[in-house]
Amino acid sequence: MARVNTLFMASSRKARLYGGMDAEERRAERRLKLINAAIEVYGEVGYRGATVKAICEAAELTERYFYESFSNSEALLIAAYNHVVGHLHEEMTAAAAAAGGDAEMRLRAALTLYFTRLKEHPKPARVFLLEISGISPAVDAVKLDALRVFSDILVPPTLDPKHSDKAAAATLLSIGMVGAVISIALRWVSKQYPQAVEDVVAIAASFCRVALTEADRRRDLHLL
Amino acid sequence: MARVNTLFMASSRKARLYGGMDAEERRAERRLKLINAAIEVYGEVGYRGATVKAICEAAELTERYFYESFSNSEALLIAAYNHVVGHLHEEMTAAAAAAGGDAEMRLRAALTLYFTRLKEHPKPARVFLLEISGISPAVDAVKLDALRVFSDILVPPTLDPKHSDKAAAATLLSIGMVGAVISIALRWVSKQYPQAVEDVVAIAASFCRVALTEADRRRDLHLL
DNA sequence: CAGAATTGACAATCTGTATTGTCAGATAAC
DNA sequence: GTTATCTGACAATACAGATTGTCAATTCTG
Repeated sequence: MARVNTLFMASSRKARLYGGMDAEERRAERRLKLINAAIEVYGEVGYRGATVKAICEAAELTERYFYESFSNSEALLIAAYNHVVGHLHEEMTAAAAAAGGDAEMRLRAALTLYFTRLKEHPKPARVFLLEISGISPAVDAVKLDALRVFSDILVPPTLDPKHSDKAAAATLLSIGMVGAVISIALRWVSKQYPQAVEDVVAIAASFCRVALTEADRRRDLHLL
Repeated sequence: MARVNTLFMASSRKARLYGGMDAEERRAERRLKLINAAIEVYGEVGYRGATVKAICEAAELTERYFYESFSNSEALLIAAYNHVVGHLHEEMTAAAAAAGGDAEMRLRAALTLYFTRLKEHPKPARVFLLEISGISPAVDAVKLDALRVFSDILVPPTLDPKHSDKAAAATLLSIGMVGAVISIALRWVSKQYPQAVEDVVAIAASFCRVALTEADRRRDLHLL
């Protein structure tokens, strides 16, 4: 009934303002506060150690608002992950684009941005690298998709889906590459950044280069 | 008190036999049944979906025996993991040794064994690859150690701990390599083995080769 | 200011599983 | 056959955290 009323008001005129914001804006702000609080709390105690209560306290909101924006803890984790990953991928794409047309340069630019951000923001890094694994099939799917995007930024896919054999091999190469980069990142972050960004980038890049050159080699073999 | 009694009996004479086995043997057998049941159940519903009850049923034992052998679920997961990994590592080492002195041959032999076993035994594979991630710091530590062993089999460490800089870089290379191999394995397993073992091995090997050659290159640079 | 919408604090409930405890029946030793 | 030991089924307890519900205080509208 309150809901019907709200709908009616929304259709007729702006909802009542609170703190200068209408209902939608307030809701969006609370949602964002929860996401940021979640990143914070996950960074401290991990996803598994994070209770709804603790996140709400960190967000300075009560549980009621949690369920207003998310149907359960997992939904918030996914939102937080997408939040973190969205930014990162945008920036990496931009960095790669700014580096010009040379594949090697683009690769270095994207990796440099990646490792730089990981170092600047350890808590989101933790969400991105660690907390997202092994929660549930739904979460895994979200992660897999993000990794695909990540991979496509580092090594743009070479118009594949003709020979599904070749395509599948190329996919495994991408996956190996991303696996290598993520593992390196994980170690680097968890050991508190022992090497300089450029050194880690160099090591990570060598794995990416494999994916690039192997894919090329395999395609060339096919063309001959 | 029962414990004291057992100890005393063990020191004086063999404990009473049941089904032809003494107390120790029975305990060991139950422990093994629990481990095998756990691998089975983890393979079906995952570690997180596996209840103590379900595992005990699969093992045809009651909960009481669970706590006889393991202090909690996590302890069983670790035992199951070590059980799986122990075999695998032994076999890989043997395969590498049997392949002779050539690094490339040893590498291929070890990888071939690895992927062959993953294909033969999907459920242990799942424990090894998937279930072990993100449970707790204790479990992570066990996993990290296993990965180090895994890495050492694929690319034997080249007497490192002199220049800690070089050593750290070599470690990152190893980690990237293992990350790549595991990611590839994960994908391959979860897609139900679309490629032949030899094809996957070839792809995985290309990442291992990076680790080998990069490490060499870096060491040579240092020697000049 | 009056009245309605909105918010914050917190209590109450619900749920699921680990862990411990009880006890009757089965098994082996003598 | 008798007794001590061991086993299997299952009940009792413990517990933690998610989810829902209540209500008074606050903030806005007119």
